[in-house]
Amino acid sequence: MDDVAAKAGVSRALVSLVMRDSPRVSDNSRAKVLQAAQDLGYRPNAWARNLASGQTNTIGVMLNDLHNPYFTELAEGVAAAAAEAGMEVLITSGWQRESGEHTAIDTLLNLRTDGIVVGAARFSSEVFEEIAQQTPTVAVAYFHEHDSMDTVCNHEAHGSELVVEHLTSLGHTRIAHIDAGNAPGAPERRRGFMTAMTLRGLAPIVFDGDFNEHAGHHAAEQLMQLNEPPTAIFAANDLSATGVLAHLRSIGVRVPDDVSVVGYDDTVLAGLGALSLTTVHQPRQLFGQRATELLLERISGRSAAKHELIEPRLVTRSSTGPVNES
Amino acid sequence: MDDVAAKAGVSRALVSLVMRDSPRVSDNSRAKVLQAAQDLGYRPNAWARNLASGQTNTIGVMLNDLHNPYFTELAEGVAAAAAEAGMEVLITSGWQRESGEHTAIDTLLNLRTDGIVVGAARFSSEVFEEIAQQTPTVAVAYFHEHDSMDTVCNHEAHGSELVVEHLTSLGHTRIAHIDAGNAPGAPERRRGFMTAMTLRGLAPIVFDGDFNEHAGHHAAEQLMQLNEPPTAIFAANDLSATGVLAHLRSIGVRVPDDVSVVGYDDTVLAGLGALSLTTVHQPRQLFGQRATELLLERISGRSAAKHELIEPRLVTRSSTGPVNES
DNA sequence: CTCGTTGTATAGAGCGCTCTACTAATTGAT
DNA sequence: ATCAATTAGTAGAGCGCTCTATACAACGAG
Repeated sequence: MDDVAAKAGVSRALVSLVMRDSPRVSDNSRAKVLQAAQDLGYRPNAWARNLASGQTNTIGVMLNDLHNPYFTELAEGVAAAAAEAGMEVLITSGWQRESGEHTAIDTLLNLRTDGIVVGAARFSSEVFEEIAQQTPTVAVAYFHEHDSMDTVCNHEAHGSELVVEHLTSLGHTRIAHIDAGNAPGAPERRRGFMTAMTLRGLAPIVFDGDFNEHAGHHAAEQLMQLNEPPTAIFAANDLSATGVLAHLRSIGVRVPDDVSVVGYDDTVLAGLGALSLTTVHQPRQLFGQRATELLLERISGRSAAKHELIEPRLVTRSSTGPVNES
Repeated sequence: MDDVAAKAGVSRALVSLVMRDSPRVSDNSRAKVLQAAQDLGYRPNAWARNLASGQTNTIGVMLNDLHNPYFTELAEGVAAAAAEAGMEVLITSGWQRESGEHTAIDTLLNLRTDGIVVGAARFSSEVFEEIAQQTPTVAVAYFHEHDSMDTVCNHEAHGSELVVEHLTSLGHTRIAHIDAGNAPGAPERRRGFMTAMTLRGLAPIVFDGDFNEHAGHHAAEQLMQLNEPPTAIFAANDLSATGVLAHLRSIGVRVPDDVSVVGYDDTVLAGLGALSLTTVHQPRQLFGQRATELLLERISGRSAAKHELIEPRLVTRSSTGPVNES
């Protein structure tokens, strides 16, 4: 910076002003400084800048798992909202291990980013509390309602409600849900299903499962061996639904003619022509955007916690159809 | 830090030593300092630390597109290798737009990370050159051979060779390739296919396509209308192959009984039971690891460029079978 | 009893920037 | 001509840390 100042024949402070696009610089000097910076290949050192200014203009994003499209779309929403607010985004990932998540959060905390968006970490309530005390924090897809941080969640139960609504309107009454135990979001989906069924006077059939293809395959196998197999199967997520589809196909059951299948998440899988799965769409980018907006509010002073529930939407494709009791 | 020093009754410098795990501190003082830091909730400020020490102990990763599993697995490899070397990892993404990539790289450059791993950016050769001049750089899946930076690439052509080898060993001779124009990697895959076919005295059938489902669908439609349709279709990637599968299914052509289908990349799609696609597997995590190793070598002084080509592997699933000329 | 030696701890400069407070020059209203 | 107001630029302290040089015990060796 000194070099640039010297070359342009001005003070260091002026260079600083130019680099920050201050309006209190004459066009003349601005041009000189920019030219000198260009010639010297100067670029401001972010560490020094942030240290001196006391703010980083950066928001940190910690993601549980970069492989999961859920999180990357979330990050995309954050990036979009942050860009709009003129802030930078730095991402760290826990790579699915809790120790990794701690490292990732520590990195961000040491960096003193203006705030942190946490995508569904495995942290205990206490750890979250601790983080939220050190910096503005918004958790996405994490259900406990701390008052030290904001949260943005999908209204999981409502998604299940939409599915039951859709299937019953097609005439289905024997509907089975393949759940995913206590995995994040699964209990809410299951409860939503049971409530919606009960409300309609229907018996909720629930089968143990998981968020993967194998679980769907296995559960479908068992379900189809019942005396009265269900006419519709609602899997806890798309991957599981894919397993269901694979099994049904292998035993010659037609979809949706004989059995309707529904997933959850609307991942890229669901949209594939070869699967064309009816599923529950979560506006994942919107999650990121809202999270960032909440974070910015926090950063500029709000102290009362906000907890948002975002409504999912049903996407109807060709894996569901009218019931066929033949 | 001053507060911690005061509370522990020692100098600021000693606190610094403790925070850096220096061996030249007595157990007694170390305990005192650690206790004081704990009580005060002190955590070192990374910006100040890096500014003062002149090194960041961090490597930056710039990814073209976080949604693409290719890149996230790459990042995972980087993270693993970096963790082993005791370095932190910071990720930025260009979100598929070139302007975004520039911002992302600038963020990293301003951060003065010790080095940068770039995952297949759309940058021109000159831009790459410019980046490499400012900091140690390794490009992954980028084919130009600069001598100012290292590269790690998949041996794309060899993957195609493996596919042709596999198909011809099953008796196929009319093999079509659906390519992806000039998209990154596509020309190499196409050339590899053509070479391998020609070498066996077979006519390479190449069809225009792209790296998406629709392209595969469309190309398959055209291919099957030929007087002598191919008995095997090799798509430029898994997504495209999925489109092929969807079309074949829709017109009642059985896979692999009537036509064999092969993809490229071995994404999660290929492994799904409902698709079970034979495909070319790229060791993406290995790319990240090698890239990081090369980067660390660069950081510690190597100046001659290294360019590595990594061998892919064929994964045989149930979308390919013996030719059936009926 | 002095001297190097080793193990601990400290002072204080400096990393590259921003920010506050100030000066100098220009303008325009009285 | 005078004075406040505005504009353009500068000096220098300070952000929170690391690092070099140095101090000071305590110790065994000469």
